[in-house]
Amino acid sequence: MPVRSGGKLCSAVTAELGQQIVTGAFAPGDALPTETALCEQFGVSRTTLREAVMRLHGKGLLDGGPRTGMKVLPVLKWNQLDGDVLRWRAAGGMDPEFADQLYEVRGCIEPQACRLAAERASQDDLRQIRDMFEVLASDAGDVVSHVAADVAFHLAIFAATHNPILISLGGSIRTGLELAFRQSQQRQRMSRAELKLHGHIAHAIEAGHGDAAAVAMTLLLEQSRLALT
Amino acid sequence: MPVRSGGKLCSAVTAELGQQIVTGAFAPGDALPTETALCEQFGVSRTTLREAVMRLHGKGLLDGGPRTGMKVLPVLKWNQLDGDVLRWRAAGGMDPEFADQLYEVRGCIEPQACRLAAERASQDDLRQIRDMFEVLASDAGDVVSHVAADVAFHLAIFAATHNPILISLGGSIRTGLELAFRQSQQRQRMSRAELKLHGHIAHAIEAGHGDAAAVAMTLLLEQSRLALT
DNA sequence: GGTGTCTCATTTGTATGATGATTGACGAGG
DNA sequence: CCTCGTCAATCATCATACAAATGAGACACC
Repeated sequence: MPVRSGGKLCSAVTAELGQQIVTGAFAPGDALPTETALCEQFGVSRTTLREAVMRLHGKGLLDGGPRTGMKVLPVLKWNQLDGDVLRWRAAGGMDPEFADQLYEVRGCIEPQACRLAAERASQDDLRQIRDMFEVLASDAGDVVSHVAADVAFHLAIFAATHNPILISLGGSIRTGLELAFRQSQQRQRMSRAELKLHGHIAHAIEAGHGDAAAVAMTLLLEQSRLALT
Repeated sequence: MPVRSGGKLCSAVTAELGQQIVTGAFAPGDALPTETALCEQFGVSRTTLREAVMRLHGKGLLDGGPRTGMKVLPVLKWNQLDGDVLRWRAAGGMDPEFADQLYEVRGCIEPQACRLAAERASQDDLRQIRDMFEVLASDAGDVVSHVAADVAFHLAIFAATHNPILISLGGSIRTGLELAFRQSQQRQRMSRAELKLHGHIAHAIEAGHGDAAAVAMTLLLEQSRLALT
């Protein structure tokens, strides 16, 4: 009877419900409808619904006990840096406030990541960064692959820090941004200034000049954030 | 017939299995035992086990499809900054490598958070920071409450940034650290140098001197990391 | 009338069994 | 040796049942 749309009903329900929550369909502190009600709404069994709810619980979006139902936790308790949460929040148009917050966090982390990368990058790391920069510099490819190269450039810097926590963090951030870029389509082409800064960063890291790389990254983020408006 | 230990069997299984995974009981890339095997091992039903597995899936620890079983994802895919993941990894003795990584991430974020806090802290935020410092300065209370005040001090700085993503991030990091401190018991009392630095930070933020606060925070983290060895 | 307690209905937590879907493995045939 | 089809193991989902917890209202007592 249920809509057998493929082998990932649970994931679909998780995404749908999760997006509803992070986009504010339920106010923090509010209780979700009862399980049976949600089952009807999504057309799935209680088992599947509860598995979806548990995933959201694991992301810090929900909590609750027997009889009281699941309540939406305050925004500050969410795992804001969970890739899914970022994605859901970015999907459907990222509001400027959220974009600012995200850029602010990047501004905290990525310059420091440049410093660490300049100290520790292996030859492989450096090659990866250089390669991605060259893809960016060469005007080849469509917009999508251009954005992908931009993402890969920043991820390569995170990778060069050799710090798993930072790498994981970078992955989450960039995942959200990539979607935002693609969705808002406000990424025609990287400006010449941005491209230059990418080059500065790559060279500074290669030369082991962490401070210079950090400064360039800070400038790049400011530039990029302005271009998004 | 299973052990009815209360209303949170699912949470218990999640914690147990999650800790086994993050502490390396299963190598990344390995497949977990089959659901039925795990059910027997934990003495729970498939329903409960699957709910636990779904929570871990939501944290990026597992993935897999039908027939292949759930496989442990590579460490870099984990949500390293998820509060639970940090807690599980810190529990049972934090290895020095992980501690270094965590301090490195803090070193990236907290000084910048100080800068933002110095710009934006409200009177309430400042009072909170000041209060926590005074609790630290007064030698009252046992070690546990002293650690709690330390945690609260740093969290108050994050709160003063008024950036929800940073606040969430700070919460995760500090959660892991608190547990590590308490478990390892290597936190007899804050050294005079550390206490002084806390004071510097509080005053610099209050005076709006973001740079000074950031420098003091950087020093504090170095100091604190050394004291942990 | 106000207040504490008790019962009960509702909702979540957990268990069980069944069925369909998916995919790795193995063997037949080229 | 390689390709392909069949098979069986395992996951995904569903339906159902019972236990446990808790909020709400009934009820007794002060």
